[in-house]
Amino acid sequence: MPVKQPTPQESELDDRRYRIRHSAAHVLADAVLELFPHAKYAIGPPVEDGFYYDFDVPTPFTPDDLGRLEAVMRERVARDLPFEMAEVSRDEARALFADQPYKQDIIDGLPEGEPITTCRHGGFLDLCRGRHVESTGRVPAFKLLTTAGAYWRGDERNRMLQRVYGSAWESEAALEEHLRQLEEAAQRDHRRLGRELDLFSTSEAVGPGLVLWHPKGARVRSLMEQVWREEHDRRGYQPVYSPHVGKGALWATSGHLDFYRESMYDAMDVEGQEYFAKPMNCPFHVQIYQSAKRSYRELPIRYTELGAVYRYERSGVLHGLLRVRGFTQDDAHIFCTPEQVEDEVVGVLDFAFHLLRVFGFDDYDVFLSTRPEKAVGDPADWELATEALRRALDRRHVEHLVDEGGGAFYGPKLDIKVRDAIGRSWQCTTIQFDFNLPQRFGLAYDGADGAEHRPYMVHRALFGSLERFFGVLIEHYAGAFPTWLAPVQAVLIPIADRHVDYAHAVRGQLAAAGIRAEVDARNERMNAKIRNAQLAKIPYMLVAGDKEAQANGAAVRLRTGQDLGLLPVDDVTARIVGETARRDPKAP
RNA sequence: GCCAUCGUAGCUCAGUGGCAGAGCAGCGGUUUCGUAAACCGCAGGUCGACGGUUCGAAUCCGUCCGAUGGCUCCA
Repeated sequence: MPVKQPTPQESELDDRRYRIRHSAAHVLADAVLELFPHAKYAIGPPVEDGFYYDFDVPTPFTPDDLGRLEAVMRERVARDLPFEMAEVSRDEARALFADQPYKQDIIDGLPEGEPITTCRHGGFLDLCRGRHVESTGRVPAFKLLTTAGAYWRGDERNRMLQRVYGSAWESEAALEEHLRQLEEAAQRDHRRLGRELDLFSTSEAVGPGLVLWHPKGARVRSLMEQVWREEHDRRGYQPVYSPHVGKGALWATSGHLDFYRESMYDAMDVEGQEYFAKPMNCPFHVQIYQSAKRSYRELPIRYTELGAVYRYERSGVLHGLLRVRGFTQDDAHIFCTPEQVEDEVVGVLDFAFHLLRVFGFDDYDVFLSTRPEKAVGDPADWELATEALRRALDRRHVEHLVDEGGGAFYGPKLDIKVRDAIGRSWQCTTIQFDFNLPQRFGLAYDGADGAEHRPYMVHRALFGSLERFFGVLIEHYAGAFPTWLAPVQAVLIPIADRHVDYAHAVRGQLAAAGIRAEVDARNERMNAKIRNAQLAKIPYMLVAGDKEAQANGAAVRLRTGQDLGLLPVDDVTARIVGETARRDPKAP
């Protein structure tokens, strides 16, 4: 079973970083207590790339406080104080942290019979299960980054604490590298590129989390949709369309009003009937399934739709294209027999990997999520479905991680997270079994035995949502889309006014071959036009002057800076058409 | 929603109680140029909105809207 494991080297470094970050958190709490003696300290674990610590303080930390805290931390590190663990009894622990309510809360939660340990360095004592470096001097490189509010134990009914985030590494070089990566990530932030490249926007007048696709972004989207449609046609899916709203009774039957109401917008009144904007497409697809009596001979039925859904998201969680209130799912629902389930899942997996590869993603993390505590459906069905997912992964030799109990209440699922060009992970594809809807709607098909059977229903999205996938795609390519996806594939750059007519003629030739090309006829020098095209990340710059007009060609400069020299227009056309036709994810 | 920070021209930003500014973008003109920014000029503002304090508010206070980083959740 190819379940992912870290390599020994990875885990050794991970362990060292864990210790450094955990230790850094202790030093931070020490510093906070030094500067804010009345602070109550709560919890401070290591996290990816760093650490945090939560405090209950009368007034939130200011950005200035970070500098002062960091100074105290550096002083502690310079003193190289040893970390000393000690085991204490429950009563001793209570006494040691008598004036620390959060520590008392943690002690209450510790299981009886397990040893309680503390860790001391200098004058600072913390309740702690351990794993530190030997002494404060062994925290080689750290930096405090931000402060943020965080609820005690992550529950918003609890008091909000003040969290300080920091980053800590085994060397200054590693810290520098991490900070450089943050800078790199900021450079390719899709919100920034969306504005700079004129791809999309949101408008205060429209409302937060509602995306406006500008012509250039919409061009990319329509290419995404085109590939998506072609592939679905090829793989036996049937496109369907469904409305954006449906009656309350439908959402009552589906269970959305019971389980999903907080994510749905309030009802609108239509002639005394309640209608709701759809947060999912499933009930509509189920209705199409139910519009006729189904036979086992028809199965599997695969309905697919680019369905716009609306979900209420709390204002604080909205984020560019990655978390919005209205989005388009590349949805599909597969209705099939139990015998067909495994092949269907394999088919979806193959499809997902193919599609992701077309868009330049070659690196994935796959997660299998199994039955949670609270679940609907027959446990035997869960077992069969989970096994089908597992066997599908095995058949395709896909390494994966298992999230025990991480499935939805209505079925087990399989998620694919893609890794982008700078190693960040994004959830896109999801394949989910649904035992809830077939039951609620009483779905059935007639089997070979003449009896009615309940079909299996698989819900899946490959991109996830077009908005999110576009956001990830922008960041993956840093806005420099490959030729086939570039909103503008080539720009004609006439050197002087007398070359403008020729440039238009060439543009016409390119357009005739289906190439998206523009002419930069502004009264600017060639240098300015090249700079402009470069910043717009246009793959091909075709300079047209006297020589080029003479030869019916263009001097070709690539976005990469490479100069291909004077080429006949036919050659340039063939090259761009070729890259486009084979959807080369790396060209130019 | 909660905590923090922020909101000045299309964009990036200066202005901290006394006449709203710069660069880029835009528009007009000059220039006709060989691989990352020619030159001159013009125009562009409810300083996020509303209310308050003040002789006077972009600036101080309050409420709201929006953005950013977190908390929780997720396509």
